[in-house]
Amino acid sequence: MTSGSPMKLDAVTKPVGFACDDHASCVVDGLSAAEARCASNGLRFTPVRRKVLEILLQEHRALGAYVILDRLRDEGFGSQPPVAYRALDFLVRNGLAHKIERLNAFIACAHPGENHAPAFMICRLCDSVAEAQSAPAQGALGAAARATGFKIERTVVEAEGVCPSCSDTAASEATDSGSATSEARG
Amino acid sequence: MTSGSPMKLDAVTKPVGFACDDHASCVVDGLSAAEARCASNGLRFTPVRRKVLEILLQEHRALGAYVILDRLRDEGFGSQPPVAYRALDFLVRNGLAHKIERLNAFIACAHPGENHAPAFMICRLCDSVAEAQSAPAQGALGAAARATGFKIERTVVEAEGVCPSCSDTAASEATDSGSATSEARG
DNA sequence: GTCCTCCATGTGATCTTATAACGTTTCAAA
DNA sequence: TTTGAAACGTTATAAGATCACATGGAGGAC
Ligand SMILES: [Zn+2]
Ligand SMILES: [Zn+2]
Ligand SMILES: [Zn+2]
Ligand SMILES: [Zn+2]
Repeated sequence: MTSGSPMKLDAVTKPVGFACDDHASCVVDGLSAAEARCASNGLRFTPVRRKVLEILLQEHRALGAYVILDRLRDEGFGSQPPVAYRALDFLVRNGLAHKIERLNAFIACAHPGENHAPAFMICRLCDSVAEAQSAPAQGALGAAARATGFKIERTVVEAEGVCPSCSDTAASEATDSGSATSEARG
Repeated sequence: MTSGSPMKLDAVTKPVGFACDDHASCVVDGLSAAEARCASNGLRFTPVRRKVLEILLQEHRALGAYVILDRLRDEGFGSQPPVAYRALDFLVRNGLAHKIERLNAFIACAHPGENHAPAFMICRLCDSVAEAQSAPAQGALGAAARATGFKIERTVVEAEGVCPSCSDTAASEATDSGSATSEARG
């Protein structure tokens, strides 16, 4: 519905971010999905908002508000913080982007249109971020909430660790025993 | 160990924070547990660090670094941000406190000594915070991580919602049909 | 004991992240 | 066309966090 082509089902469940077969279409699809979504909900998908989402979609990692602001300035938009923050607020409110609390940064939603409880995997080496689904209310946290009478409305789930690509790099560096263990860290 | 009495087992699993039978002992116990823990690990539990933990234990909610700093100043400690941040860093590194990413604030650990993956329930009305245990790697997130080859090292799990006490208040307000629905929101 | 080193503390300055406040513009409904 | 709500742009400022450097005390080497 969000676009002409039916979204592949596993795009919904598969964590997205560490691998991307077709990045160009990933941006285009994301933008048109957002456009459709806004149209059908009576939301104004203005140029700034569109540009911010485009900027986010072009990366597979979270961007700080001020990085986004820099790019907005380069594109001729306003150059003061509220410009970026307001657009980001719109995107987050409407499920088109997420804030990564751990990084104080923002990322395009990888499952737009779905009503989802996002979870993120953040690589501490390359800063890439992948979005997965979570169901925290069904585990230990949910049990604790029920036990105490706490009403969960929203959850932040962020895992920090090492992504497969960095993991491979580390492994192959270890194999180059002694060669460049420290300098390749940059 | 932390005191003469063996720590009750359910203190480990029970979420702590929304109710507290004996707050005074809660502070004292927390401090002596920390003291013992530092002693046995060769860590220096200095006056600033002790005071910061005491400040945190006195609250059942998360405090921002600058609030803590204000109190430190009142107590005659240094008054510049690094004083608070360094003490907080020590406490967090050693499992005596946690940072609540959602609030950019800090809270005393409710399960010190245990090797745990904390999860938090944050009341958006009264800002109280309860700590529970989580096992995010065992749910959907863990499955996603295994599927993609992501190595989880640490998790942030924070649920935002309404605590039982605020929930009761809201309910009883609703019963006062029409009286003060909007002003009590404060 | 003395010296020396490490670690913690205190301070000023600076940087990053986020919001308040206010006037102007845009847009769509009436 | 009028009009009111929402969005935009800008200035200023708040809130959160770190850098850099000097001082001071607890231990270990001697
Ligand atoms: Zn999402
Ligand atoms: Zn990586
Ligand atoms: Zn804890
Ligand atoms: Zn509450």
